[in-house]
Amino acid sequence: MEFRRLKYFLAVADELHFGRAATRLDMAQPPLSRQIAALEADLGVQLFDRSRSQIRLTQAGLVLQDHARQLLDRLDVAYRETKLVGSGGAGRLRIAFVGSASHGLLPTLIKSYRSFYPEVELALSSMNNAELQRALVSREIDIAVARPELRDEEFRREPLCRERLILALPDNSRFAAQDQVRLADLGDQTFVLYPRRPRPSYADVVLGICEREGFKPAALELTQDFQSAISLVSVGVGLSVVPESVARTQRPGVIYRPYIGHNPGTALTVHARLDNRAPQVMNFLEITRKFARKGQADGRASS
Amino acid sequence: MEFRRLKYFLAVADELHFGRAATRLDMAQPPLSRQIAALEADLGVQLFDRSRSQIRLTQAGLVLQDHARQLLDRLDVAYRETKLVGSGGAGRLRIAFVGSASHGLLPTLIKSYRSFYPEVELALSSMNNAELQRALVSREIDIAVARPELRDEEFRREPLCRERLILALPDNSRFAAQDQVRLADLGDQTFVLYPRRPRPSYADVVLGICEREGFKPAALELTQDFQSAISLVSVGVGLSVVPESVARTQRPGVIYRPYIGHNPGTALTVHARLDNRAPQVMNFLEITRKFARKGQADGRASS
DNA sequence: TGGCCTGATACCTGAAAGGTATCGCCATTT
DNA sequence: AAATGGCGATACCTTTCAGGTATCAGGCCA
Repeated sequence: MEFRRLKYFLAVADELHFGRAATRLDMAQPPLSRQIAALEADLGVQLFDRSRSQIRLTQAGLVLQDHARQLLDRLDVAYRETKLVGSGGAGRLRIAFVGSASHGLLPTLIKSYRSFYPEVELALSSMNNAELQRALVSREIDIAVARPELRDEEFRREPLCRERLILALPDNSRFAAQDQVRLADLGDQTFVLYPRRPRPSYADVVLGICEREGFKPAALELTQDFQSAISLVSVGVGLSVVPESVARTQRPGVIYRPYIGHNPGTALTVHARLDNRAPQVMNFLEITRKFARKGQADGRASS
Repeated sequence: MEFRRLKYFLAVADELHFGRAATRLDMAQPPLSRQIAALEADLGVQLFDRSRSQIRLTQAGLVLQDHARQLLDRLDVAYRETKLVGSGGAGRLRIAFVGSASHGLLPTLIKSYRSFYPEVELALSSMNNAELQRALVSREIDIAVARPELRDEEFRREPLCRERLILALPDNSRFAAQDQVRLADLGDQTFVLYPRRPRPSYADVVLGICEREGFKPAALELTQDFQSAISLVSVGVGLSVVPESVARTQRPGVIYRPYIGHNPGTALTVHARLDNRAPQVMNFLEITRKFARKGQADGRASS
């Protein structure tokens, strides 16, 4: 049984006339008659009552007509849904990102993607860089937004934004009164850094900056992620060095200050597996590229 | 899109291996690969992720897999239901019969048909011969059980049973005490006969018998059908001449007596349109034939 | 009875599906 | 790093089957 036959059958059942049905199907009458005969032979069932000049559907024909209509409708639905998902207009996209990305451009990027593809279900989660890498490799996620970028030959990378580093201080810090703080003056402070594992990590980037400024922090507190680090800062455990965008979201007990000293900045990068050509992923990367260009332009304009 | 492709697709989706899927489908691998490729081209959608040695379904593939399974299942249902109805195992059969048939062999015949074909919905109705003829011609019914048989070249006929005529008397009749009644003695009685229209009808058959016995009923009461006639007998309006089988069902106010005199008997005949080859009809006629043979044999045995 | 309408049949052509052989890529092995 | 094996894709041929044209056959009407 093939869909074509069902279509032919429905045409004849509608017209109750082989000639007209053939015209409607844009074909000649003989092959249509043959297809219907084949369908009847296939089922071993009389579908049309040809005893008089006017053709009529038999009971079996009426039953098949019902089913055929439904089948063709459902085929159409299957077609359209598959195409929609296959073109990225629907489906699912699993995005994970570092905690420090939840304040800057990323939320806007995600909102933009959602406005373009509202039917795509987003599964968002937050991880540190090491977890991002593992999850992307094992295909638990489709997109990893990492800081700094993940070193893996299997990944496709799209830079999202680059930003300067600033200090996050407890509001009772003795540096809170200064508009700018010299990094070199912070040798006696406790630095709250992250992630603890695996090393080397972003923590080591900050320690490298300190070293370049000629000191080594008096004390170190290592947390697993950015969120915990800021929490510790807010309760006065120590200070931290964080991406500038974090300052956009104020938090009780924490104040942000630019610093004087080496500032290599930090970049947020969007990753996907090279072999993941899913349209949802490609579309997300496409929008990421647009955002990166726009962000860069904005950055230039404001600098 | 054709069902074959969906079947192929499901095999590959199940096996996630073209070679094994081809084996399962009892075909070579290259044409299978080509069919899947054609399906993907047709949809304009990637269904399998072939980037690694292990094949995987894409999101679109998963969506199509769901739909394809349902479509094939529903096709199977459509197939089976159509075949069932087409073979007479289900569907609908519209039977109409003369009122006087509701007491004899017909109910048993119908019960027997129902036991063989319990899924066939029966639409039963009662009509007089003239209505039966009209309804059968206009295809409002499939089967007409008439008495006597309908004269129409377009009908197929199966004799169901032949029976003697007996008298139906009010229980207060002066003939009620007799075991047998001479028909010729009934000249002064009111005869309740049916149907009133169209004439000549069964009423005229009875009048013919009277004439042959040398009398003409003193009074005549014509009703439209057998049921009304018996009702009039039960309230003492007059007597009637009815098929023997009617006596099997007793009714208050009515007693039945064989009569002495000309008794041409009466036959119940099952009719269907010659051009109605519906399996439900053919099966009913088949069972009717069996019943007629059996009824005839029974009749011989008991005579 | 002849003409017409309509579906069925005969026969041919072309498109498409299936088969065999083989290629090319990747992954594993030594 | 080259060899090997597994697997899907491609090339090319064969076969099958759907579609087209011409024509037949039966029912209906004049």
